Amino acid sequence: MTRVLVVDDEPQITRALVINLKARKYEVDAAPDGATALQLAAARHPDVVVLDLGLPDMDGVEVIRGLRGWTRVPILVLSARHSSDEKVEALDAGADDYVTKPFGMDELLARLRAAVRRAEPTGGGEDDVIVTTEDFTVDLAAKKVNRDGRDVRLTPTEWHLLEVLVRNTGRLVGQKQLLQEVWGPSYGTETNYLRVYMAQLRRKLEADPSHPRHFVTEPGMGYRFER
Amino acid sequence: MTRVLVVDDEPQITRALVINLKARKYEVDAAPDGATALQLAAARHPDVVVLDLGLPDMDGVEVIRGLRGWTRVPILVLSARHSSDEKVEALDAGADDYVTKPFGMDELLARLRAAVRRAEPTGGGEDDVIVTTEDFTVDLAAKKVNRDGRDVRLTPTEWHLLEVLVRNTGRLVGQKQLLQEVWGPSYGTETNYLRVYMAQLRRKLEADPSHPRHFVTEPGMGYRFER
DNA sequence: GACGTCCTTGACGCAACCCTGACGCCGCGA
DNA sequence: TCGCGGCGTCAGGGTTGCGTCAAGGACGTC
Repeated sequence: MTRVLVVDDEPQITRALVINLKARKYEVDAAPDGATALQLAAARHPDVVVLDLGLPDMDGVEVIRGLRGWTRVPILVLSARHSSDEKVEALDAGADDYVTKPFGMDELLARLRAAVRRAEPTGGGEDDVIVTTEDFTVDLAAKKVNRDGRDVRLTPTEWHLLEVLVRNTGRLVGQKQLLQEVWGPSYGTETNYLRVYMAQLRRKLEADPSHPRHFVTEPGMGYRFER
Repeated sequence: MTRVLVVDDEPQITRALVINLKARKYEVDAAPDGATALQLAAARHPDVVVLDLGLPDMDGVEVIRGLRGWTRVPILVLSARHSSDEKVEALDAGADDYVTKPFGMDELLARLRAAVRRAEPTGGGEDDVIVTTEDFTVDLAAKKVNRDGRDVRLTPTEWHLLEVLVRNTGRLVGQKQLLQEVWGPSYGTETNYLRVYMAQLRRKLEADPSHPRHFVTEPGMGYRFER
């Protein structure tokens, strides 16, 4: 869930923003002044900040600098001042976007989405999703399978089949579904393909291929991957 | 030097932008229509795109989608249309900012700086810039490859290919992705390019080019760089 | 205008992969 | 006990994909 920090001293604007954001499943914190904003930002680590420049206790640009001192969280500035200098100052201080009041709620939300989208992949470390079993590990992002410290080579079809099963860990995947996801929508009855490739996977990954622990057959129905 | 791609069909606006940008030490390419824009973006890999939505040959939003298919380069939209829907559509298609004409040059430049700054790599300590293997080292920032104490000469395409692979060290990079990132979005099936250039890289960098250790082929899927 | 560099393109041999059919095993019901 | 359907295994053959080489063309430099 995306967390938004709204900083504005005008209650009606804050309220309008909070209502609209919450309706769209954002988690919202609100601060009426700069000091509270900086404090809340530190405590709650929002994913995006909507900041009105006209605050009672300090200059909005100072809030931007205060945030930029330790975080790259996207900052969307809201301001009644149309002057070009104001915009330039705020943007160069580290703001990501500048919207002048009165603003359209749709546009603001779109700009907010853009800011969040931009920050997502770069923001945190890009951790690969790795599925681990007692016998081997599967790295879905890197397309790597490791067993006893050695990388296991899989053919495209083998990998594709493994991927579908792992993405449904613990769930039964029907034969028809497997065939269609791996071989294409026009397949659905060629269960011999499944038998052959399932055997390959087991031979490459199971400790005892003839008594599979992880690639379980559900007779007449399909297969299931268990960790 | 920051490279900017300006896309606009009105010569006077293009000229004004080009003059202002060049005066501020930006490297500037200009395209009068969408097709040229996509082509130039692929060929020159700009650091930021300034895009007018009103183009003669195709819808500006389509240009955004075309770019977003293979790159995350910041896109700053320029438009005469003030409608909220237009803005929302462009932003949701992947634009980073939306400025309505007439615009102030100062503001536009400030927004451009903000977009570029945002895209910069995280943090100041860039220790990932030099990748070392047993056989050679790659300096991504300096665009240099060193082997046995000597710099290796790489052609632009060779370097580009190497760069994509190194930035995904350990991860499998699909052949389509490689083609699109190196040759441009309209490529995707010309796998013979990959074969030729991968052979060049191996000949220049691998200790035993016929038994590559670092540039691994995953048949039917793509290639992987291993340290 | 000659030269060199780089990108593109085609051809060829070879290895790897995918498909296919045959066979045996097992569990279940007649 | 026999028949049957579903599953696992194996091996062969057609096809695809990869590595390699070499030639042609575009481009810039001297």
